Amino acid sequence: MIRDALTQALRETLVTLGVDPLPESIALERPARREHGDWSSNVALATAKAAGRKPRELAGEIAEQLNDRLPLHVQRVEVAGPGFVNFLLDDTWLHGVLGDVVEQGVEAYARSELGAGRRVLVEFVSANPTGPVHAGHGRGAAYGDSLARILERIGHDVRREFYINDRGVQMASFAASLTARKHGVSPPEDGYHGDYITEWAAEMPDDADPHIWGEERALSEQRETLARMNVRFDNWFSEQSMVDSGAIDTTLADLRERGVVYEGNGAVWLRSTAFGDDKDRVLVKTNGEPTYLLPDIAYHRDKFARGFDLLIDVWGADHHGYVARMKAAVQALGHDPDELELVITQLVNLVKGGEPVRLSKRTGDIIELREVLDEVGPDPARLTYLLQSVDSQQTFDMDVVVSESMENPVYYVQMAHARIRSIERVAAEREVERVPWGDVDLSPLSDERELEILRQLEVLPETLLVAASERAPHKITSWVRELAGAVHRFYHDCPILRSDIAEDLRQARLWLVEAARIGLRIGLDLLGLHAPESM
RNA sequence: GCCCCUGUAGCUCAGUCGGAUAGAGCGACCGCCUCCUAAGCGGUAGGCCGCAGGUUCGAUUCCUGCCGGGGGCGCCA
Repeated sequence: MIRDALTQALRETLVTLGVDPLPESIALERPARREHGDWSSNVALATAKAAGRKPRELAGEIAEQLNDRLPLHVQRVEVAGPGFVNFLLDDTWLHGVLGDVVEQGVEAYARSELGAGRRVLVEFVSANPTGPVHAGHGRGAAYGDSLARILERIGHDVRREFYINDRGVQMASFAASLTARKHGVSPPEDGYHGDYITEWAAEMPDDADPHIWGEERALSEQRETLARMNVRFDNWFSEQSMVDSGAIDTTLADLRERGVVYEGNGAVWLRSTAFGDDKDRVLVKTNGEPTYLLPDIAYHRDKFARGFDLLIDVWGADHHGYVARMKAAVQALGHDPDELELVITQLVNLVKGGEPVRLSKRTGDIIELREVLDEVGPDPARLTYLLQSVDSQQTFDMDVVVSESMENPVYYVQMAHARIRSIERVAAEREVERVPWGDVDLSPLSDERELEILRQLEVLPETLLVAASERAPHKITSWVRELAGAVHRFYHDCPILRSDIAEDLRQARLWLVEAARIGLRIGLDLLGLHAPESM
């Protein structure tokens, strides 16, 4: 890696110059402006003070040393600004990047084993089985699934899980609402009033148990809708199953044994304040029923028992108030709080017809995810969800995504892939002879459009690491959009199959196209989007 | 009252471990199809990075306070 080579060269130079103390790490970054070189380091700025030197002077000495013995691929080293050391590289280093991409391919490029097989469970969506998933769930779905793909690519052993809250008051209310509609009457005041209840009630056989049938109906609906968006789960975990198996009782007994539980006011409490929570929490109510918290604890206890090293829960913003108690619960179970990560996705404000649409299931005033998929298509919906950080609220304007496709980046990105496939298709149709990879001469690649693609490809491995460690799939979105932009610009300015193009340039460009295809494909895969052959 | 997220171009948003003259798309305006897909490409205009302090060689980035927006603080789930 060029980066390591440059860092090493800088370190050796500092030693040679007798800089003391040496910095713990040497920063190397890609400057924002091209005239600042391909790589830049601020070592001189960072170390000058402690070493009792002037930054600009020190930088000058570093550059002089390096210019005397240039590292591989380095054309020259310059000093700029307050004391930056800038490296200008030969295009040959980017030709090396093309080689990495082509040789490693879609499967291997930017894949790593840094995760060391760490077992990670990502739990997301986990909508109540009392209705369809709505547009707000779509964000968590796209996020959780893409995060899982990203973590897998850096070598984690990832499982995706959906937790089914299939017992308790919500389910009872849901069943009662179905029954009411079945008999042609309105559901209870606090029941479910969506149109789908009426539709489902009509489908429900007379002898069906509304609880069991309703849950199945809701789950199959949810499963199908999520699958359309290319989101699938390895496991659907039932809350009721823990009641049946006695896991909830076992968990309570376990907590008692650990001495983190006490009785008070006729209820059973978790001493969560001992683990950083604001107040202690009730586990079993006065009426003998468990609160939602106890099954949740049992569920997480089960996750750990299954051998996962890290649990990532993706929750909506309306659940953020439970973060502290869940973290406390994990510690109460004897685990390190860092073994559970909670990602809170901020709200999605759906806009339709210029009006905000509320997402409350009970009022029936919702937009179902399937409606969104019907209107804008699964890929545009999914990319829209992945466009920005989940830390920010999102405005999802359906009209914009539907009517003005120019505003929809998914076409831009997928079109780049389709264009590349088109080049390859036409090349095949015209029976253009291809020089095998081992024999191709990449030196004709020197156009800024060509190099731009390679620079973007070069950045993927580290972009992937950042996206993974920050749990930020939207960084992959940004990366893919930039690569797509580079591809469009290249496509526009750099003809390949035209008769006036020199043969060696054509051959080199065809391999560049292959590298771009690989990069786009990897990016689209990480986002869970299709890579169309044509559009 | 307390906790979490957030405030960057007209709009929607990026901005890496703190770096140099803050970016993209859309919208606006002006150009480009004899061509491998014009769902594209090029250009112009557009900024008190919410405000005020602090930390330091350097702050959109880190810290504190204030202001605005959103969400949450149950023996509801």
